[in-house]
Amino acid sequence: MVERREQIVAAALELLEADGREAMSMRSIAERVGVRAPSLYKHFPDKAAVELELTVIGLTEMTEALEAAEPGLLPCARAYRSFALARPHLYRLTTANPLPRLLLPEGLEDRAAGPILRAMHGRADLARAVWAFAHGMVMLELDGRFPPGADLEPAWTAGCTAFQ
Amino acid sequence: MVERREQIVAAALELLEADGREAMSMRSIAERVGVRAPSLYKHFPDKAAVELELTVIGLTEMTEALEAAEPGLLPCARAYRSFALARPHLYRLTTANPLPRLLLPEGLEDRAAGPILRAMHGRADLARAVWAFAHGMVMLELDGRFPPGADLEPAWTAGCTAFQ
DNA sequence: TGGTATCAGCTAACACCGTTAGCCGTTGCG
DNA sequence: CGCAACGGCTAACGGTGTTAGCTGATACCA
Repeated sequence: MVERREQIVAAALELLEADGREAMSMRSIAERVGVRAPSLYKHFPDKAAVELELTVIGLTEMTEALEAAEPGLLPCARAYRSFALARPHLYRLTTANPLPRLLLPEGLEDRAAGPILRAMHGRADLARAVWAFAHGMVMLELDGRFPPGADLEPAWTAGCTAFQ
Repeated sequence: MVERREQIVAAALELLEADGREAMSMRSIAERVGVRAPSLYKHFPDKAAVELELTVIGLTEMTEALEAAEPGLLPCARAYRSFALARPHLYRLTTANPLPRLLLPEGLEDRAAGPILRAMHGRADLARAVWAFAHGMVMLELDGRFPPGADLEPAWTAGCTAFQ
């Protein structure tokens, strides 16, 4: 029998990825697990603690996706965008939120920063700028902020070219 | 006597800027106006309609801030960041949201895009990349995503230099 | 074996949210 | 005068996260 905690996290992740953050209520998570909402509080202190688990998952899997990319900025950027578009709700939860870094597994944040930092040859300021560029591109795309029908590929390559 | 509609929008804006989006409930808006929450629905069809007014205000004032900047990318970027840091909750509501562009005043979106587009000499792809860079920098900063104590000034200048 | 403490479920409830239904006094107009 | 529209109101609905308090089962220990 799988741990309840893991069942809860799995149910929350399914709901999040399927229908977004507001579909992931404590009651809907509980229902998916086959339990009533208050019982979740026997395993997690509050909803934020469940979301923290999802953040760790998102950060980890995103890091793996970036590490699996070919070296260089453009492949890294493509991997970044692919992950965000494939799992938009998880990406949002993972990145577009205050980061409770005190509660994160030791070293995860640094590891996540690694691929971009290496693509920029260890220059932290440039790496931050590139990270912001990628994050901004993804968020604006996910939020439907670019003009409808706009081809974003040229913007990505223009950005990557500028930073190289 | 000022229009009720304007009172409501003003109250909503005050609550938003003072304490963030979740402090801006229909009940708290109503209380500030001196009325009960259901009465708001005599003036707006729903909360989204109130938020739309705030989005228009935010977009307009941000556009004016950018237009007031010296020409060139770096001054434009500084103005962008200054606005976002000075009015973080309004910035969030205005930009980190699906944009109901059908309901926006005609031409506002294009006008908002103008300053950055001019700074990039009319090259749309580069302008989009720069916009994403600035938006990403601001969002990551507002969300406390950069390492605590990190000096972001070099990242901004590195980005602006790369795009110039 | 009996007693007890811990675990993990439950129901009921609280305070909040956006929103709707329906009532009512005031205002303005034909 | 009569009537309609406006803009308040209360009560309520279904949703949210969360807490209190009860209960049955399990595990451990004298």
